[in-house]
Amino acid sequence: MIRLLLADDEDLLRGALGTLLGLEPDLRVVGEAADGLAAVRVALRVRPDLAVLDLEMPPGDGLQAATDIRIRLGIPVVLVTRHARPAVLRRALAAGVRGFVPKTTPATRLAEIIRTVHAGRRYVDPEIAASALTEDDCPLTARELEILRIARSGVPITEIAAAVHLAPGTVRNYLSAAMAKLGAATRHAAAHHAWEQGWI
Amino acid sequence: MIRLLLADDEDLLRGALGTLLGLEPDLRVVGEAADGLAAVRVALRVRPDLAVLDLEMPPGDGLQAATDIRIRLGIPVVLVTRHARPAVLRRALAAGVRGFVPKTTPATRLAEIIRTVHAGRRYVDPEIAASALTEDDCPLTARELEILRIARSGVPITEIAAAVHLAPGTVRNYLSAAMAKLGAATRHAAAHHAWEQGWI
DNA sequence: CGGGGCTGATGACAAACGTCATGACCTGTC
DNA sequence: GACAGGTCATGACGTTTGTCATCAGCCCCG
Repeated sequence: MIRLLLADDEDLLRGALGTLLGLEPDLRVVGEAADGLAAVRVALRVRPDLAVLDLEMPPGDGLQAATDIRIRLGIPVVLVTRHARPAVLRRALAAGVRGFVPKTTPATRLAEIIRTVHAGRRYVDPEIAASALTEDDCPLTARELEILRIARSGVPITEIAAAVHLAPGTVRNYLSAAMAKLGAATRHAAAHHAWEQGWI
Repeated sequence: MIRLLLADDEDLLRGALGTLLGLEPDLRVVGEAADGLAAVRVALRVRPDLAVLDLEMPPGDGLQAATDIRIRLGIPVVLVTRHARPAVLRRALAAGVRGFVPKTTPATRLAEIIRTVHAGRRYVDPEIAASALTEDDCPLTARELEILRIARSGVPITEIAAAVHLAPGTVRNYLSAAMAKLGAATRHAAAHHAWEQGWI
């Protein structure tokens, strides 16, 4: 019997998935959570054998929750995500995640994947894995990404500068570099592109 | 027996929901689709009694599919959405949708909601409905919204102008008006805000 | 130890952007 | 029929932004 923790901010999916997995004779959902922080809290209380986490569940992202759960409980984590890009997969694997599943995966396959991961093996969506091997890696530096992340909300450069404690001119330079690397005409287009690639 | 069409681009949710609803004695899922166009096609073939559609399923949005299905089959439609904002609800109701359910609804409630709608009544998430009555309506004109929609991807004004066949100066005027109405410092911030409100 | 890359900053310059005033036309409404 | 409001355009203006050159400190790797 594999005891599961299920975390997703969409009650609809979490509930339906809970029912579906509960129908399997060897699976049992012993805990649920609607955000990353709650997931860690519940995990510490119910001590599941495996955690299935959504990547996007504000407040507190799933990746942080996955890291916390892995370190504090030492159990395998399966990440489920809508925004399945190679860069996201890389970050997930770096965080020690054992399973990576896009939400376009047939529901019937999830149980097998959980068993696979529980048996000590890994599971990575083959489609994403293939992309990760061929697609370009992120050419941006940490600073450039940080500034792009802030630029994404559309605030002017002076505000970005204030947020990261830099001179406005410096911010413009980083943005200019990022735009050049991404071939974007404006910093907003660059931020948009970086987000679509999963880099920020 | 209520015969259902289920459409959602996330196979995980669609599959799990299908199983869950199939457990109800009076419900049966007779068709599934992963995007708006397919939903209409399948609906015409299987002739369900009711359609449950996700709002966001590229390509082809769920609202268009809902309108098509309502007009061509005359059956009630329940819209399910992650991005549940008052403006979205208004558009959905205007399209003749009979049920409006955010994805944060407990999965166990969906079956009742389907029965309610099938019985000829309406169901609107009370939380969103309350917001729709109190929150400000969109102050932007159709043109402003159209231009903001394009501006969202971060392209320069000249490109926006080309896309809508307008002079660049005119585009700037609309953007300026939109920014003033929304209290945004840049057109990107305005576009961001408008999107968060569900206006575009 | 010297190059190369990231970080942080400055100044100058051209282009893009946001603001404002102004005018034209069309469509509803009082 | 006057009036208000949306659409479309132009020109002028000052500001913001993107580009480029240049410099300094830092760290890592060969």
